[in-house]
Amino acid sequence: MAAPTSNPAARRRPGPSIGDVARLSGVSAQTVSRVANEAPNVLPATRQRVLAAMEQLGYSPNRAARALRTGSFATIGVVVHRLARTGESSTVDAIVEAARREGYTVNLVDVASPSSDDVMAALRQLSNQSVDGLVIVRAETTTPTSLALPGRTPVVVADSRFVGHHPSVGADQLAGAARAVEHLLELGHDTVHLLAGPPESGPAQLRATGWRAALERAGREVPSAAQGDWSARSGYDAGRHLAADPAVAAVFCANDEMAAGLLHALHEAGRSVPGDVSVVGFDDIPLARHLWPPLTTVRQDFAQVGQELVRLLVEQIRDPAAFVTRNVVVPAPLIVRSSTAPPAR
Amino acid sequence: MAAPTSNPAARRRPGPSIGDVARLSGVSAQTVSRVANEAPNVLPATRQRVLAAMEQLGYSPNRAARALRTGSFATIGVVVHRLARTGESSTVDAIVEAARREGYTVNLVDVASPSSDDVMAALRQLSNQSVDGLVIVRAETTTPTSLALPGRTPVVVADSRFVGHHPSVGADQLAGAARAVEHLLELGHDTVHLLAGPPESGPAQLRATGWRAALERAGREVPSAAQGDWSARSGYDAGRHLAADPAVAAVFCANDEMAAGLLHALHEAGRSVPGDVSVVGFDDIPLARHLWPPLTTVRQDFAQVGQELVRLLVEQIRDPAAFVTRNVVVPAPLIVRSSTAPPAR
DNA sequence: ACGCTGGATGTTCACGTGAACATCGTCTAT
DNA sequence: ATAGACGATGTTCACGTGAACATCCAGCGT
Repeated sequence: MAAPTSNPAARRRPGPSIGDVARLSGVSAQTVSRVANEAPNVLPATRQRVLAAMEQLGYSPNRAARALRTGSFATIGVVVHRLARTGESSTVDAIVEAARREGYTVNLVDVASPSSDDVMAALRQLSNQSVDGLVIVRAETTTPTSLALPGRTPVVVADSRFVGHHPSVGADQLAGAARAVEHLLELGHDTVHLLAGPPESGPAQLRATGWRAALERAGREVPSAAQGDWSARSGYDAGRHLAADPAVAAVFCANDEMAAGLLHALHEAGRSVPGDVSVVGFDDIPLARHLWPPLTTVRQDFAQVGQELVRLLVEQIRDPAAFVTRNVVVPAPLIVRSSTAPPAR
Repeated sequence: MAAPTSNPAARRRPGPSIGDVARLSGVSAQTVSRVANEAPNVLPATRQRVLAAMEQLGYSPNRAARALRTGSFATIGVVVHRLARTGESSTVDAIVEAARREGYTVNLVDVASPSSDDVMAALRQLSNQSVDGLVIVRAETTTPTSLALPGRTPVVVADSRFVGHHPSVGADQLAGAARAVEHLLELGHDTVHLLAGPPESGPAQLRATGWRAALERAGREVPSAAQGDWSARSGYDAGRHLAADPAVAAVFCANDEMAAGLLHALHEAGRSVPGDVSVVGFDDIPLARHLWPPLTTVRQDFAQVGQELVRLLVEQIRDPAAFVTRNVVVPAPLIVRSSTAPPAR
């Protein structure tokens, strides 16, 4: 890794400082600072003069100096793994938007793997003094112990397994998965197969648990689960086996992309959906309703998750003393479309 | 918008400073600074002692102070509109990754609209001193004049219409679109209909131009274009009209999501794909190959675009003197799958 | 007329760092 | 043995800002 700060060519892009503005407008630097920070006690005439000078010079406050002085960067760090996925990017989108409304800028870090080590390294990168708070979008560590954070930095996590350690926000995975299974059972299916997410993923575990619980509550057989890695490709691969198995008549997929892959495999095998096989997804990505057939799925409101994350985090930043570990669960309703139907007789 | 910096409760999270480390390890602050910056001339024994002290204190350099001193934040600003879209998030993902490798952190700003005003406001937010350079992921302004940037901040744009103004990187939209049309023509179609993107979008315009040019080169009739807004929903809506028109036998969609919506409408209308209608998309999103039928499409390599953007930007940051306005075009190959076939007789 | 009050404005200072320059000690060439 | 050189380390200073405190002035009550 290069050390950009040590590059001589990159130095000094001075730009006007508060002092330049002060000189031009004939006031002290402090008064300029007051104008910049919208302090109440500045004479309107003075304020105008200063604003004019700022405009003329193209002044904008030096964020580094300000951060050094105040100890706050007005910045939120966001740690994410695989930003390109629908859920992740939607969540981050909402975070950025909500943060902006609160006056914060967002610093984004992508971790190569969701392991504890990588996340910790990322946190160190954003560590102390460079960020007022941290949002961890999905920390799929297998050991959700409390994250050892530098200097009591406020944190929120989009992963409900951190309950009790850090405030968190997440969709109601358990209930959502159960609802999907119940829907298929209500249609008359004897049991429901699972196309699971990667075993080390927290949300994948939760969805599998919800699936199993619903089946057991109904006194049904719990078939062994097929394994995917969230990608459509893996759904297609697993789907080819599922499609070849005549016992498979209803499948709950741990996300919509794998469901799309499964639909692909099913079509290819000539099994009709929902005639021969019913399929339910999870997430309700924008494309879900335009798959063929339109996919019945469990909706995750990523935008709301993002908003809540920022709300919780800002609360914590504003008043670290009143810190309470809270857990917000946003509902995950079932959206019934056309990929589910009663079993063929 | 709140003013986070003025919040008294958020103040002072001191953490150890370079001075504390110096005291503990019995050297001067400057030597600690040298160790932190991996300067060559520090005795190994001294270095060890300092590193131990850093470890013990949990020291990490104050980025604000460093930025103030050096004039560089080691940060790249990224301006994006609609991060949740596939192309955008993939590009940003690659940017973040490439930036990290170069030792830069990424500051993300989402603009509410791609208009000039909003982009300019975002730029001001990231302005001077808070960012070493800027990546504008898609500036869909209708007037791609040179962006008036604060203090000669290096910029790169993922939009080829800025050629001559700012360095840019973009997929070869024109050639890609033309290739898609030629493919359909080669299959024997008389003409190709267009399901266009929003008229104010640069890439949408480019794709439409490529489509028209290919048709004209082949001496074919240029049908009027259907209009979408990039969303699958809009593709579905437009698709219902297209599906009802028996003259429509081949459609080039300006992106894959609209193509998915079109497929949906076509299935619903009972028109077979590719039997009755051939469909080509643009982007090659991960789901494209798992739509039904698997979608023939033009691939945009977003990851490469992201990488190139960072490369160009870092080049510029490192040596602003050698600034050259360059334009990188990454190829956009046609990926033939199963949604295209010769016309029914 | 005079002192007092309170708001507007100015002055001083420290935040943590790294560049420039100063110093110190050791090793080498004569 | 001594000057000179060079590498390791220390000292000083300024980067731009905002908090704390100081000052100044107008308007008020007596």
